[in-house]
Amino acid sequence: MTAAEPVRLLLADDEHLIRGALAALLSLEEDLVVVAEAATGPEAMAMARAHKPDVAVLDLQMPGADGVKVATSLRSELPGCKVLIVTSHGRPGHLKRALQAGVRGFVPKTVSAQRLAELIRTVHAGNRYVDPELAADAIAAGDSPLTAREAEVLELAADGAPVAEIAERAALSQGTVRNYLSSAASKLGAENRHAAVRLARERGWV
Amino acid sequence: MTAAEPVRLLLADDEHLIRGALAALLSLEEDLVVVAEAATGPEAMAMARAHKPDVAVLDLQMPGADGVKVATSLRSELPGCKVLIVTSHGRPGHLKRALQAGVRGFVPKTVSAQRLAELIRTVHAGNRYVDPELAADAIAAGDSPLTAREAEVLELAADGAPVAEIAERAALSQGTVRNYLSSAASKLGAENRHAAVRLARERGWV
DNA sequence: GCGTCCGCCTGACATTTGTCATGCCGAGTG
DNA sequence: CACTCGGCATGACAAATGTCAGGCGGACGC
Repeated sequence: MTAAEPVRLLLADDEHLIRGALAALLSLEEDLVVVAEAATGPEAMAMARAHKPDVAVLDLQMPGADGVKVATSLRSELPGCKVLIVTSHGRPGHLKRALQAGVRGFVPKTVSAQRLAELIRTVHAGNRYVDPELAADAIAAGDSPLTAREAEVLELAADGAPVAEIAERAALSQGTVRNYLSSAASKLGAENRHAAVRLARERGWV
Repeated sequence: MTAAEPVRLLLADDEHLIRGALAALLSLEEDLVVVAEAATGPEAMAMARAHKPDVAVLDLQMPGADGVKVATSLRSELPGCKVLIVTSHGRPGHLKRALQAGVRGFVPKTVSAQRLAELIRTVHAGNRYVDPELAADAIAAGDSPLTAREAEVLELAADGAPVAEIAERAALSQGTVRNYLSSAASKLGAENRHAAVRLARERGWV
């Protein structure tokens, strides 16, 4: 790699313990330098604008805006900045959305710091990397079989709201709402809409 | 503190990235030494038995057995070993169960490594420490208002199973099950049982 | 010992939810 | 163009759920 110019990193994770530890470990690598840290989505955006890092290492779940949203914004504002997403609970759907947002790497937090450093170099060099296990899950789960309305209604039903409320919020008749929930449930192989919500959540389809 | 004898630590966390980083950072402290690492609950138990650490730093959520379960076992097998729990998503109920299991410290992963090192010394010295914010949440949430049966039935209802199935598994009539779910929901201020499940989960009561 | 309270349990009734048959409309195909 | 297919939408009917009044029994205060 370019020995003279170190890779400038942005680290974003709401867990100070991890962020700090990571910053310390990655700084041990000769060719990596952490130029900014952030604990929330918006903060990460601000830091990226201010420091223009080469690679942004983002946690998937952060207060304010999640990693994918930040990646989407970065994509348009700083096209040169590669994004590497690190996550604890990788759901298949997240991976897909992340890749669509232009993310270059996607790995679980179970990797070692050593490996992470290598992957940072990989994405910086313009290559992509996706954890094989997460990729396998994503392929197994496949695309969401839900139509736009089905997904929308299912999402509104996610917190256990009654049909009447969903119908009002979606500007639909109650019968229609029941129908979408029903078809979504059968597509997902669920007994009822609540189990359907759970399954869709697991696969990252909502 | 005892300058001559360093505090021997066990680190358990399923996220290799964090565990490794943490081990590196804590090892920088003169008076701390990491003698064992584990990625799962059972592994943590085995490591504890083999190395008999002074303090065990446990993640709350691990495959196999969670931090509280490990703490309970440690309590009886190695009474001298102090337990410090570190967690990303601290639910009120977890804190209570942890303290009942004899845990000496309970902190979120948002603390810095520096602070964690101090807290390790604190619990090693025989003192307790609970993150003030988590403590406040726990006090605000209070004790579970649910009776034993209500909690049991609510748990069976957690994955969206129909009443008939719950009734069979709990060996109750359907009417009774409906009643428990209903009273649980009203106690929690929920519209229906699904919202009740969600709330109970958030508060750590199931 | 008696009344009272609370948890546990049940069935009957009203409400909510799931299922089905049906119609409308736009996209793709022969 | 006519046909078919799939997504969107609706209301009627059946099934599941939530609500209610009430019975049983143990624990507590007096």
